[in-house]
Amino acid sequence: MNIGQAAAAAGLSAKMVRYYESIGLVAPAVRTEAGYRVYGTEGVHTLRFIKRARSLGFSMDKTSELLQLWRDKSRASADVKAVALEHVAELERKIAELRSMADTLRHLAGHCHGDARPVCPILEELSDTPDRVDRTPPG
Amino acid sequence: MNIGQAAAAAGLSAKMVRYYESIGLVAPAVRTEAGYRVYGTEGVHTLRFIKRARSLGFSMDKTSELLQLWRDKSRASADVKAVALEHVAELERKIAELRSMADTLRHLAGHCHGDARPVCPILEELSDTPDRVDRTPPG
DNA sequence: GCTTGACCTTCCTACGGTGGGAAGGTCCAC
DNA sequence: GTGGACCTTCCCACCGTAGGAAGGTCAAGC
Repeated sequence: MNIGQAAAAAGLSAKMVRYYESIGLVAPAVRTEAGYRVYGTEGVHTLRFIKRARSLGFSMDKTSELLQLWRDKSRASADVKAVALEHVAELERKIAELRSMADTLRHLAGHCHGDARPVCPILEELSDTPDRVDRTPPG
Repeated sequence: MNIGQAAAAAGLSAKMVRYYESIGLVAPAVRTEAGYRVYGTEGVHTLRFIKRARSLGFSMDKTSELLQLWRDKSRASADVKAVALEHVAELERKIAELRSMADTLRHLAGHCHGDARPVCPILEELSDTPDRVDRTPPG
């Protein structure tokens, strides 16, 4: 099985598979005499594992950790769980951040007329100085 | 006002300000004879605008659009609103994606004993083949 | 056998944004 | 005139992925 088929079977591109090998995420593939990488069920299985971990948002580092735990038949499930929950916490942090952005922005948009006139609270919010101490009061 | 002070006043680093100039996001700053960039209230105001837009998660491209709308005194607020709502939609899309990851992962973690034993549904989920047609059924 | 096209190989580039640091110039206070 | 804090440009790194160039290989069809 060549790299293209293996990659397709795992839902990856051949480029990604070569990259994963280059950074040591997966062991170097066996080669044919012509230099072609050869993959078996085992290799595809590993690639699929990586694909899944990446789909769940794990970084390459975390994916590598998970791979090692996966290969270690005497791992403690507590270690896997710890990696997972740490990642969940990070995801939640990012979600909260994006949530805050979206809410702020939607609030501003809600106060924008959205017509042909130039007045716009969104731009005002973006341009207003945070403290108005230095500025002459409007009234 | 030198770049360091201007950057600090806007909540940016000097590096970022130079970068923004290099990609044409802001106009090239006036220079002293010695080549130092000089910023006035106007420039700082613009940098602060950028800082705010970035904080709301706008890409450089979108930030550039917003800047142009900001400078265009005859803009239609509808255009600003459109950019904002488009971004809100993208934020919501990302949030949903992360939400889905977090939920999946937390669900899996909830079924993991998290003790010294190796059995772990998280790793099982990551390694299981999507269709089990090729595999001998377990029973 | 030879051609064609799909695949493979390595190597370089870019992207979005930010940070680090080198090597050198400038400004100001002491 | 010296020290240190600032400035300048330049290159490199990060994280993953994609694109492409230049060349080698394999299998099918004639």
